[in-house]
Amino acid sequence: MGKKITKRSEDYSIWYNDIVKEAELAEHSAVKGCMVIKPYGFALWENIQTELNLRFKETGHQNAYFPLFVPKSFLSKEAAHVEGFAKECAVVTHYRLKSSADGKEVVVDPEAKLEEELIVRPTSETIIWNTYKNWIQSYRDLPLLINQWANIVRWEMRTRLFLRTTEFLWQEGHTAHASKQEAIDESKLILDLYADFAENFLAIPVHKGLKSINERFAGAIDTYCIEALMQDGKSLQAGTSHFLGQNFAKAFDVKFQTKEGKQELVWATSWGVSTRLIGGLIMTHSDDLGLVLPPSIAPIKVVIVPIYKSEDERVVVNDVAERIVNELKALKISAKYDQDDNKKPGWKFAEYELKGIPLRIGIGPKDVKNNSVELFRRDTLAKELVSADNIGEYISKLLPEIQQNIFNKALKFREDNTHYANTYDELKSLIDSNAGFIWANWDGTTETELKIKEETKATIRFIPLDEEKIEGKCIYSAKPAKHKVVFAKAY
RNA sequence: CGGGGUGUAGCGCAGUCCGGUUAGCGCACCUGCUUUGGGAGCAGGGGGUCGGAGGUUCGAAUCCUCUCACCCCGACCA
Repeated sequence: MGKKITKRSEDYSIWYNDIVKEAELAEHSAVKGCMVIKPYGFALWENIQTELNLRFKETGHQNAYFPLFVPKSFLSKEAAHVEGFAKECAVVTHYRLKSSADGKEVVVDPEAKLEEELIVRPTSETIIWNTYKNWIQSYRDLPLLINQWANIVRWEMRTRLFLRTTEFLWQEGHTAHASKQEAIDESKLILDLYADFAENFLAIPVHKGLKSINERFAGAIDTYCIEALMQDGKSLQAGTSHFLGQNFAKAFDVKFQTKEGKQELVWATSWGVSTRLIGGLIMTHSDDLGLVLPPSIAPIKVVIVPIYKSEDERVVVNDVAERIVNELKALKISAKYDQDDNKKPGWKFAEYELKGIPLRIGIGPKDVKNNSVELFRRDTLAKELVSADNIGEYISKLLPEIQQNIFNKALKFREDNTHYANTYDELKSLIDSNAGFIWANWDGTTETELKIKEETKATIRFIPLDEEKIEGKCIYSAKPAKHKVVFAKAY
């Protein structure tokens, strides 16, 4: 009975869709390629926002908001940038509708054509740098450290809930600096921030790295990324941070006066994470029973399910449950006490497992008699009877332990699914068997990268940052290797 | 854009090949009673332009033509 989740081993894609749907995170909307994020899914995004805002503000950034629409001419000011996005832009051409001749529907009013088309932002560099030109005059205005939370539209051919949708939510940071080094430092600071956030808040182990020229952001000098391994052996780019050099400063003529009175172009960065993180969260931790959430991000960390037969029993159980709820509330642990009498305990157990709630407390008459409660851990599926005394304290110690266990599990999975290829044949067979991250020597050329992509469908996910001198030959070209990099199929 | 699939109640489906009572089943929903330690039971009840348009026919969910939408797999993609 009830909801069923397709097993991962049966069909990983359908498993993912089942989780998103059955845990009520999101659903397909009436608009092709766009999703409705449901309250439980949006709660995850809100928690991501809260945590990132804290971290952004600690590092001196401020939030602001820029327009949804970008004049077409802005987008074309940076050549590489426009080329990268042109194929997936939604364009606004008119500003008015009118009734059709027969009065039965509305049609676009041909009289209301815009003089200049507006692009629905695929990213905001251009509109923001056009604005920064007015904000920056002197070195005293720098650094300028701005973030915005916004929706983005990229007209993708094929979409998947959270992982790639036509419209999605993200944050995009855009900073301006007086020196090259300062901008590079900023892009790396954010990279570290993202990695720490992914690992310690989302419990997703990530590699920090540099993207190859082929994979980097359109308009960037360097693109850094955090890259995570999903349970099906595919890699997910979970966040990016770009050193933009002076490309956008040149395109939008953003200069500042130095202490010495000279005019110089500013140096830029941009960086972002999106609702895609929720997809990564699902695919990193969840199992065949449903969603598994690390306590940090779980909107509800503890759910309390009362068990009773008679009204007398209900009252006795309720007393204990209320006491525990208050205890948890006092400790700022978000808890839900499910008093719904229309659902049986068994139903609730299954439902909250599906929704990934880290801890469940069951309280029945037997427990009241023994001054105990039944504590169920979603991550290990283990049940234990614990004393009802100081349960809040017990739980506040247990939650970080669960968080750590979930992270360790994901880390172990990544280690078990990381391999080294010494030959191209090895690489091919590892990729074919969805083996995960595969380290291999690469000669550093785009040509080689593209050949390998064409032949194996795997791409270079990142070049490690703290790389030592590489010896040996490229597994493809046999030329001297420039880097040891990670290959994988990617989302 | 290619290949595959699906549109019938809020959700999941049967019925379609071979046209024919009042379009059915499960879940969910409403009412009542009994239940409640792993997705409760019984009884009663409400809910449908069968994706849309045209056609064939005495009669269409079912046959024909056109069309729309969505999903999956590719191609594509920060």
